[in-house]
Parts: sequence; structure tokens; C-alpha cells
Amino acid sequence: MPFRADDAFAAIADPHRRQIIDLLATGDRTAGQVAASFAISRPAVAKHLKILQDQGIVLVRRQGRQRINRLNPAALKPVRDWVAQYDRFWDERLAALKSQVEDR
Amino acid sequence: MPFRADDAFAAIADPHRRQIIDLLATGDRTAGQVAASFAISRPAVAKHLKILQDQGIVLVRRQGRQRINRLNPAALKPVRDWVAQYDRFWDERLAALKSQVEDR
DNA sequence: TAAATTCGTCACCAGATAGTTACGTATTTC
DNA sequence: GAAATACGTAACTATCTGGTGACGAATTTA
Repeated sequence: MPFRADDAFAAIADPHRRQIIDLLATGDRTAGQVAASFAISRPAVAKHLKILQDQGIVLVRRQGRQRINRLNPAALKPVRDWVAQYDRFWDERLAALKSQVEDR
Repeated sequence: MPFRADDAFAAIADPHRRQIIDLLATGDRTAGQVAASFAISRPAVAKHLKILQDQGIVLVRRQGRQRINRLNPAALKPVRDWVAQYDRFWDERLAALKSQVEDR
């Protein structure tokens, strides 16, 4: 029973998708503009975008015949929260300070 | 050309592997002990452990005929660092405080 | 030494994934 | 209206993935 790639963790497992996220962090882009930045084809990029959209990591708004993709980093929070459990193992002081802030 | 699961991001993409990490966070375990906590078979667990070991997320020490697995959370740092880029999008104040600490 | 325990790994299978090319639809431009 | 543009998606392929059962090596126990 293979696992389904239906969560944020699987969404960021692919290097191309992380690159797409990093690119969208610098500004909104259409699928075509994103594809122009990579060696893979536009349909391949469109598929990656769809996976990111399904997870809410990328939001789309229509503008004429264009579909503009915008990054929604808040959707990465599950990943961030899970990883943050282990922060204290590599920086005790930072973790302590962070939990102080978060508890306020 | 599918991507190769050869980095920490791919290692934590599988839910079982995250569960194994969470389990090892509570204490060292042998592969058999880990397998006893899951519905999947011991070979399946051994494979997951090997992937985690290859990424340095799990370290093994031999003790007689046992191989004891220990969590090494520091190996998750690449994931943590990448995700942390986007912290400011959901908590500006926390990010500011964190960068102050980290810059010191 | 023989039997039992602990574990890694091989061979194999079903299903998922990432990629391609080809095509269809909606919108803008001429 | 016709042509061009921007995009999604279906169909297909090669490869990777997670799973199982079977086997063998190493170590402990009887």
C-alpha cells in the first residue's frame, strides 16, 4: 500500500516544486513564466503547480487568459511545526526563546 | 525523469517515516521494536530505516545481535532551514526576534 | 553443537510519480 | 470572424516507491 502524495510534506519532496516555491516567493508568475525558468516542459510545470494548489501552497487568480500563481507560505505551517519539534536538538537557546514568544 | 528520493525532504515525505522519527524521539529502538509499533512488516520498516540512515536522520550502533537505532534530529536542519525562510509570512514578530537571536 | 533469536537483504509485485507529446478551450489581437 | 496566445488536461511511457514473503548471516541460549 504505497502512500498517497496528498499532504504538504509530499508536496515539497520534489526538488522542482521547491524551486517553484522559491521562484514564486520572489513574485507572482503565470504557469508559462514559471516554465520558462526550468528545463522541464510547461505541462510538467502545470502538474507541479496543480499539486501545490491542491495543498493550498499556491493560490491562483484568473486575469483574462492568464492564470497568475501566488505563493501562500502559510500552507507550509504543518511542515514547519513538525520540524520545529526538533529545533531544540540543534539550538536549545533559540527554542527556549521561541516557545516564550509563542506562549505569550 | 522522476526525482530520486535522496535528500532529507524526500525522507520525511512518507508518513510512516515521520512516525518512525517521532517514535525514535521518545527513545532508541531496534528495528524489531519499531516494527512492533506499526501495521507494516519488519522488512518494510527496515527499508524505511535504511532511507533514514542514508540521510543521517537515524544512526545505528551494534550491540550483540541487535542494531539499535537512534534519532539524529540535526540531520533535519536542511528542511528546517528551508521552511524557516517562510516563517515571517505567518508570524512577523517571531521571525524578527529569531533573526535577532541568530545574528548574535 | 543445535536451536532459537535478531536482523539485513534479495526477488518480486502493484500502484504512484514525473515526464513527454498531442489536443481542446478560453481570451486577446488583427 | 480568423489567427495567435495562454493555459489545462488527457493519453501514454519509463521509472521509482512501498509493500510482501523467503532466505541467509550473525549472535545468543540450551
